[in-house]
Amino acid sequence: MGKSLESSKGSTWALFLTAHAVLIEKIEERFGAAGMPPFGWYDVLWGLERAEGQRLRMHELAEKTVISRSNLTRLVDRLEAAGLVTRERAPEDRRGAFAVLTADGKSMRRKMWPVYSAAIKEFFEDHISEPEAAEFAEALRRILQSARGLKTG
Amino acid sequence: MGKSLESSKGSTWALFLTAHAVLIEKIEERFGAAGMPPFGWYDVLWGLERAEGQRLRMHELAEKTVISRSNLTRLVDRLEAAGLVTRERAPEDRRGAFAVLTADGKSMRRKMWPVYSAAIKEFFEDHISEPEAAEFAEALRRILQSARGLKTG
DNA sequence: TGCGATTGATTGAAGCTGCAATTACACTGC
DNA sequence: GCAGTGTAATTGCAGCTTCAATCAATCGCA
Repeated sequence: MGKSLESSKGSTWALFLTAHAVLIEKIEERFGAAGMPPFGWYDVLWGLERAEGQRLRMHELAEKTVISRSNLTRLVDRLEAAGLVTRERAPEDRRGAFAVLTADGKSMRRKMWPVYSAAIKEFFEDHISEPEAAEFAEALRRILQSARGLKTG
Repeated sequence: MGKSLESSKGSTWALFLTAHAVLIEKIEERFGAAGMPPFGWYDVLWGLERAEGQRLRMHELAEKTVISRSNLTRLVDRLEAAGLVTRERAPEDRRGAFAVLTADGKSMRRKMWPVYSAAIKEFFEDHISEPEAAEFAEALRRILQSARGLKTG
């Protein structure tokens, strides 16, 4: 990263970045090869599916998926055009909008999951032991907690 | 990620993705606040600075930085326009081009490093112990090695 | 009650990215 | 020595992302 290599931490960060880039590339490749939408769609669909009533306010969904608001607006436009999501005006705050998962959205998420999970397993989970994964998760949780306020993803 | 939570590995992957997104966001924020170019510029400048003769063929640079070729072409256009990099035709293969770091490019990289390293330290390194980092790095190396052929970043 | 500040979401415009096609050159076998 | 195939880099284009500005509604408070 910089000039000094005081510790292994610097190279850990570099590896973290590179690994992320390469893995995302691989996963997108798999989705593409299966004729499926890109990774970001999965993320949004899954975020909604986990939520109470399969719906979230735009800003909640944006935070959960770590996508900027304006970007999410248009991503939801695309999902809506594909029939995977609908929008509903919030009754309690009429500025607000909910993104709501449709049946088609749910079924798309289900179709994507095997492709996705196979890639995660093959490229990530198969190369890390169970205790390593747990320790790793703990560290990432601390990192996240410090960078924002909680929210484990 | 999916429905089942067989192990902690699934949530590790989710945390990995979220942490990456949040940290990149934070780092870009710092660069922006300091009136500096985005993170991708640093990556390219540093890649060149480490290289023999501060120069790399476009495809080598693309692989090192995990940026697609066509994307790199235009990123180098921008860097060139900013005077941080120049292009040189390769004498031994006249299809090829080198991206070469300029003195201004080197000095820009140097100016960016304190901002960058402070952010890495604050958001990443301060939350992970030395042995954890080493173990983490080892796992990431294995992951990378499986996804491509070697290349540690 | 009513004005100013704030928040939720969207949009216009500009910049960035990726895919597929293109250009230019190099290698291989004949 | 040249036709066919492969590789390096770039480009056209369409789609995606971001920033700043906007619009609408709510909140704070005198």
